[in-house]
Amino acid sequence: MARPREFDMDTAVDGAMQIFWRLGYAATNLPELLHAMGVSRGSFYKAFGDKHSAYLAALDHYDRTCIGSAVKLLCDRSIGDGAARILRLFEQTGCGESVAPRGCFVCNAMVELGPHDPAVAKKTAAMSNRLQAAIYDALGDVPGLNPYDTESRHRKAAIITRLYLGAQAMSKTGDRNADWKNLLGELLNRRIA
Amino acid sequence: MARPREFDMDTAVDGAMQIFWRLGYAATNLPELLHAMGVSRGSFYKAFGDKHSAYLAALDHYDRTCIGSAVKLLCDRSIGDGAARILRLFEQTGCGESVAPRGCFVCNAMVELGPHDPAVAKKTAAMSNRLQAAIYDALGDVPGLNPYDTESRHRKAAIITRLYLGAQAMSKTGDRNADWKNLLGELLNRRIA
DNA sequence: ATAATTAGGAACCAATTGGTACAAAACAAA
DNA sequence: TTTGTTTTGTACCAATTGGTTCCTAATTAT
Repeated sequence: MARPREFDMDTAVDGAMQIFWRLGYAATNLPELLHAMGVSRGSFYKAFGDKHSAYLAALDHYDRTCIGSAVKLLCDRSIGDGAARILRLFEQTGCGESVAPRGCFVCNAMVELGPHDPAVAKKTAAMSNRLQAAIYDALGDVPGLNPYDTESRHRKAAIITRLYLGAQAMSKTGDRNADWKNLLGELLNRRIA
Repeated sequence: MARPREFDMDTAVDGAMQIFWRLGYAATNLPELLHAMGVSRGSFYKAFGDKHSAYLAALDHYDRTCIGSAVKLLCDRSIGDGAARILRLFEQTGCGESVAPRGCFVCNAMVELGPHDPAVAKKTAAMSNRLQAAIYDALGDVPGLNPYDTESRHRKAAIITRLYLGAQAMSKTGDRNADWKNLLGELLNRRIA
């Protein structure tokens, strides 16, 4: 009963995520954002309301896609034990050898907007908690590590989550730490995989 | 033989550091920056050149002051052994109970500008390296930890540095992890202090 | 067909952006 | 006091900012 939208909603949100991820919120201006989303000005304001709402939608999209696959990876027993899965997470996204380091959108968002934007703070905190919970679960499946010492598991999960975010931050200056096998081995006090 | 400047250079740079630290580079506009520095427009452009140069000066100031005292703390044997000193670092700056979390300026800068600004990337990388080196040194003074296993020390220092930066990032969403004694104890595999 | 409803896109907007120009002012050396 | 040099503050600037208006286009229901 009305004109259908010509752009694909998911593609647009994904484009928004890409550019916000790469440039940050403040440094992304409207023309660039619209180009990345493949949407014209009118459609954008009709569909999203304003720049800030588009940013929140991009964060949700990141949660669904990137955080989602990270959690799935950490749960995938076909990869190996919990330590192998955590190692895989770091090797894949924890600042590998990619030429253009995007880092982690969650890290970017919490650092840039966390203290000034309650909505962003809430979403990013939820995402890092989700990641930490998945790491905690994976730690329950590490041979030689007592899965019933939940205190220790929680502490290790907290450490690894912060290690991950810190590595993401440092990757933005060109830091490449490919030695995750030994680093995580040091942390878990055992050889991995 | 000329008119002396009326503002204090160090105070101005410190003011610039404060506002950039709190708001970030892009989100700090010139009027706010000038107010924080206590300098008028004309004086600002004469003394600093432009906004970006002022940001670099603020980063250098952070290196001299905050990073400097962190390094000094890590070297201060009157505090206790290396583990106690590292613990102190986290308790003091690793997102304590302060109401308004500023996080770490190095973390902010590398995340916001690292990939797009070589000068910022270089300075922030240098500062995180400086911190990591001081942590490495402190690890040489932890009873029960073999100081001659330099490989392990380097790995532990790398982990702790990233743990630190990750905690700084998460502090911006309100995350308060006051349990550093147990977390670092878990990491170093021994009771601390 | 036509009415109703929504998307699209360009023109437009006030406000703000970082940065410049320049003249008045404040000092030191002569 | 005069001269030379630098600082200061204001007025000004073009460009850009995020956002709105409004007319046209495209579709469905009747």
